Amino acid sequence: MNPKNNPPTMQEIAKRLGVSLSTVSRALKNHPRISEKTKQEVLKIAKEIEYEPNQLALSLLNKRINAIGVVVPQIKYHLYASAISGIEKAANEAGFNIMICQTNELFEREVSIVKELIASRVAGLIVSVASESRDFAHLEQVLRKGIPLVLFNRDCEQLKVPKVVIDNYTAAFQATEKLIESGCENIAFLAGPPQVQISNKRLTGYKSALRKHHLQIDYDLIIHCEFSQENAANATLKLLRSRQQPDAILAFSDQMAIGAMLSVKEAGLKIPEDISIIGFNNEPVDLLLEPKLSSVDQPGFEMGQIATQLLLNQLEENYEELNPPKKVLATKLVVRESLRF
Amino acid sequence: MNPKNNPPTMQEIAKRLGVSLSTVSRALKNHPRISEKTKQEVLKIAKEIEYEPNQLALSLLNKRINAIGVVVPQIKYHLYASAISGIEKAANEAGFNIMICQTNELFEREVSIVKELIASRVAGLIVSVASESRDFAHLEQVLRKGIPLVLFNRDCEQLKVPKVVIDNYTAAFQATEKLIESGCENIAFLAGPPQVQISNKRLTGYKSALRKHHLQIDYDLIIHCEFSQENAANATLKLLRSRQQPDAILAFSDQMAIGAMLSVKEAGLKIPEDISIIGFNNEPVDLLLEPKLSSVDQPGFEMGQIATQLLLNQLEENYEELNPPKKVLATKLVVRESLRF
DNA sequence: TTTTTTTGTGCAAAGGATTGCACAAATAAT
DNA sequence: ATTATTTGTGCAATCCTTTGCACAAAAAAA
Repeated sequence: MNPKNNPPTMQEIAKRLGVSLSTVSRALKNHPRISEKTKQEVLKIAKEIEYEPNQLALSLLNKRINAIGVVVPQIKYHLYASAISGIEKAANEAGFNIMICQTNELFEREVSIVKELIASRVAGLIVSVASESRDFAHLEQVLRKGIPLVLFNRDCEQLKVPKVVIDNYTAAFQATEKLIESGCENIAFLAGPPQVQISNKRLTGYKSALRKHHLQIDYDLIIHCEFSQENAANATLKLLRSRQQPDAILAFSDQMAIGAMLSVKEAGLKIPEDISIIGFNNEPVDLLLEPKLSSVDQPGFEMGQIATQLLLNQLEENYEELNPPKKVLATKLVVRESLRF
Repeated sequence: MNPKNNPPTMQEIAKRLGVSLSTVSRALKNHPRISEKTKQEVLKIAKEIEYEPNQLALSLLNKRINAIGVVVPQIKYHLYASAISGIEKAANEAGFNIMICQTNELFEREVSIVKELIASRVAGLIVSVASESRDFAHLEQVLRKGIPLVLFNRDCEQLKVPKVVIDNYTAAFQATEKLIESGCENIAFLAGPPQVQISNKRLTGYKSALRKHHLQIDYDLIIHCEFSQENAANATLKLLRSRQQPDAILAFSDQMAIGAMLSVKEAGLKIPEDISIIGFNNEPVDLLLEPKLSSVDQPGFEMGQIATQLLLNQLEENYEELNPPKKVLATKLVVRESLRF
């Protein structure tokens, strides 16, 4: 009716009906002490003027908004897109909205985003830290303020909070073992930057598998590089020129595996005949590559759901967890054409 | 200091210093009437107790939060991921946060998301409607309430609001013409659902190009199907069995083009020798396909930035646009191996 | 010295909704 | 008829911050 006007308030209803604010409030909440007649009248006018409760005012009362802050490196990574869907589902079911923010792997950005979210009084935070981040004062402050926090995917050992991660050690162990069983002997590992914990966990799993099968660990075959496809492609070129040419590559991510594939093909080598390749993340694109890329599937959606659950637990009245839980989710190696049998 | 406590307020500072609330407020905002001494003291305590202004209270005063609601079908679509980055950048520069929500192409979800965002009192909405949506009462309500709204990518003619779209007609026209110039004569169009306006615009462009070059429009070669890869693959199978086998396919999206590629290969046909293929969106995956997929590149990031700008304009004091602007962005056909020369 | 101006603070309302407490009217119990 | 209970509403404080107005003290001008 009144375009460009202020949104209708309960005041409005109260005035029209000649009752008090409290009565309107109670009528809308179906309070038992309010007469049926009054309730009907209030509801009628509310509908008439398209009244919607002002969440802002409610939030001020509750001292927090009805939303969970989600901080991820990049939403375009398949894993995060899935995780966000999982978070969204679980959060909505519990009546929460989510505020998604991306750090683009930048530490500065992460700090300011977290500050912003705190200032907006989100009910809690679900975070996967930027690869750049090494100082976690901003997250410690979140804890100090008593704001529920859950970390997922990327762990961060100094922070004592609930976490959901995948079993990176076992995942890499199994993938490596699979390569060994299929006859590979010189398995390269294309790792992420050396400060990234999940990369290091995988590296450990990789080494353990080699040891278990009495294979030499050749440090020329372990290469650290930034996450991009391009960096991986360059690193692979180096690998192919190394003293002992690899007959398999285990890459930290599918993006890196793809980079590796490109370089391998460019060098005139055949996948998987000359070199087998396994990636991580099981991105949809894997199915479209030639050969189809084998990959470690991570339960992103589930990870998001669980992370949310852990956060919701903290929001419970009587929560008092002394030893925050750390859920470790299992992965599944998806074998495709890039693997020789 | 006080873990699990309520966040510190200005009250706290005022009490400690024995001054009034207003003085604290003014000191923090560097009001000229406050003495330098008082300012220093206030600032000192503020830092000490880690005071952060409560955005909620501010928002209540301003009658809106410091955030823009962004509603998209799915964040995992490359176009939307880029657009979101563009929106985020522009919004942050203007001091706004963004709240991203995905509809998963569901009408119901879209309606409830929009309701939620309105109730949260976002400063404005940037929306790309779900493919399912045909009724736009929820968006009309946004307008009626005087909340700034911008539509992007997916147009919706009955809504008189600022829009940013790409020139779908010309994009399809040029792509079709390119196919014709490279010698194709039976060009199929793999369209989206018939109610989707941008699909229809592209269809019109496709037809115009055929007409311009005096080619017959063969309605057996125009197929409507849902957006998924699988549906496109099935539709393509049908196409390949049709009376007049196509020698080129223009697909509504890269996902659909990929579906088509799979079916074409499965049928034992060669791309581009037997059939040329062009998609839309220029997704990163295009480069990884064999053959590399040609595609119409859409300026997603830019689209997001412009959409945000149009929204910010509406937030200006004296905004009074009678004829809401519609920005039409140009696309660029990226020619790759899937196209014969 | 008296009047005017400047400087530094405080009071109180506003923004929208919730809720414990109080109170009157209606109903039930004695 | 009197007391006890139930039922329906309203008052006012609360959440946190901003800001126009008022007012006293200090400084400047007359």
